[in-house]
Amino acid sequence: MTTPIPNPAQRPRADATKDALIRAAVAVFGRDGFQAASTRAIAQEAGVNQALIKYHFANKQGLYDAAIQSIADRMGTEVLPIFHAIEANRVEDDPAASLFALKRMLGAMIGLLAREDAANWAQLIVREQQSPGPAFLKIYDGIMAPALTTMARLVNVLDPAGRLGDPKLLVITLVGQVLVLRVAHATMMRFVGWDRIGDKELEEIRARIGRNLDRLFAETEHAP
Amino acid sequence: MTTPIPNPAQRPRADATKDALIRAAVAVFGRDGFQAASTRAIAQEAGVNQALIKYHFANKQGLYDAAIQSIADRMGTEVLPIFHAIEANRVEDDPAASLFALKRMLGAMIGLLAREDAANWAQLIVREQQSPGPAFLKIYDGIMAPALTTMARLVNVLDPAGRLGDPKLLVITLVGQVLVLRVAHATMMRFVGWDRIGDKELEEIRARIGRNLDRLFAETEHAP
DNA sequence: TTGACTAATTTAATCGTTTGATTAATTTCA
DNA sequence: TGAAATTAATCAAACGATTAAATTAGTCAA
Repeated sequence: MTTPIPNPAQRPRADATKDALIRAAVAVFGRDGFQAASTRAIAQEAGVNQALIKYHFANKQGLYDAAIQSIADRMGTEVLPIFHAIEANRVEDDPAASLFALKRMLGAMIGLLAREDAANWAQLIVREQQSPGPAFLKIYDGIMAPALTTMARLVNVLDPAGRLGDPKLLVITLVGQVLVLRVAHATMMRFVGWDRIGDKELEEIRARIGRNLDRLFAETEHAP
Repeated sequence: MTTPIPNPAQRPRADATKDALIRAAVAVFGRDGFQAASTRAIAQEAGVNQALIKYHFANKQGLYDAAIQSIADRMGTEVLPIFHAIEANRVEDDPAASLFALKRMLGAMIGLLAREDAANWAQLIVREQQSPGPAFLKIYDGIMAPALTTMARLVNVLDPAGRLGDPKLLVITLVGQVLVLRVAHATMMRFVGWDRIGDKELEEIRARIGRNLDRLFAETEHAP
């Protein structure tokens, strides 16, 4: 009824429509938010008829869920390889390797969040964070929690005695240093005097976070 | 016409209405966002007639601007005293005092952002940040820029040689560590296993940020 | 290769509801 | 009494959702 039985015969045509709708949905939902984004605007941006939203995704919420899912998938394919590379290397007893892995993970997050071409879907994630719905849980369980847990384990290697306090809360503050680039984007750009984030600015941000990590995990030689 | 000439005679009645509308506007705008918040819902929450929004604030946008302004005023009265206390003390050549002042400023921000009773208006600010309108400039120029500039000056005292790099970008990452409490609230609460932010959690967050600052500005190269 | 047949997909038009805005009448109070 | 403030009722516009008709494309008998 509402969900037609898939037929391999005419799949390509339908898939192209669904792709166009999801791509437009990410852009418009990210720019305007769920409520402010109209199904008519999304359909126009996708270049398809408005009624196709109901046909392919049941309703507006269904299209939104599909857009979130597509972002989660993309984040997974971009971030998970980094996880696996880290897990492959045995960093359990190598602080230097752990620090390097931590920098790599945060550097990847910077690349994902700071780039201007990612503004739309990054903002969609940020919005979803603020009023977490069912879609949020999917991203949290699939991406956020694994990433945070991995980072907490790396922190544990760097600070096995726990002198720095709860690793989890520490990881949150690390993520915050990256998240601020998107969340307080307008404030940051004004304050540091940038008008866009290019490769140069991207590298400056990575260096900034890297230095913060170096200081945070430096061995303070309280020589008597 | 649209803006009635103020008449001292019946001021109190009108002021009570305006206050109720602004209070409700902060709550509903913060909870639902500008578009999703309906003027009927705001009027009902305020316990007044919907048409009074036009009468007192011209239109929905006017009420939104007034709500932003009220938040800016409140932030000013809570934050500016701390600025003045810092400016009163001469910290230009006292790293210890600068570090203490920095902790105090970030601690005040934590108190403003992390408390659950501030969720509504804090979220309103976060939303405004993501799609900065004219109202954003008011808050940026009035609160954000002065705060960030003061913090950058404190950082300069702690790192006069500039070994840590651009103070402004460093300040942004410091603010990010606080902002994350509100922006990634749902993620943080789940990850650290909290269900609410009470006094205990608030103190834990302050301690976390304090330790981060200690490490960041610790003297590593100094011999005894 | 045709050309009717069928299901999947797309389209234009319209439904009822909600929205912000507005009006005219009413109430309040010095 | 009169200006200010409030109220109930209504407006046009935009919204998500829905319908029925039109179009597309693969299937298969001839």
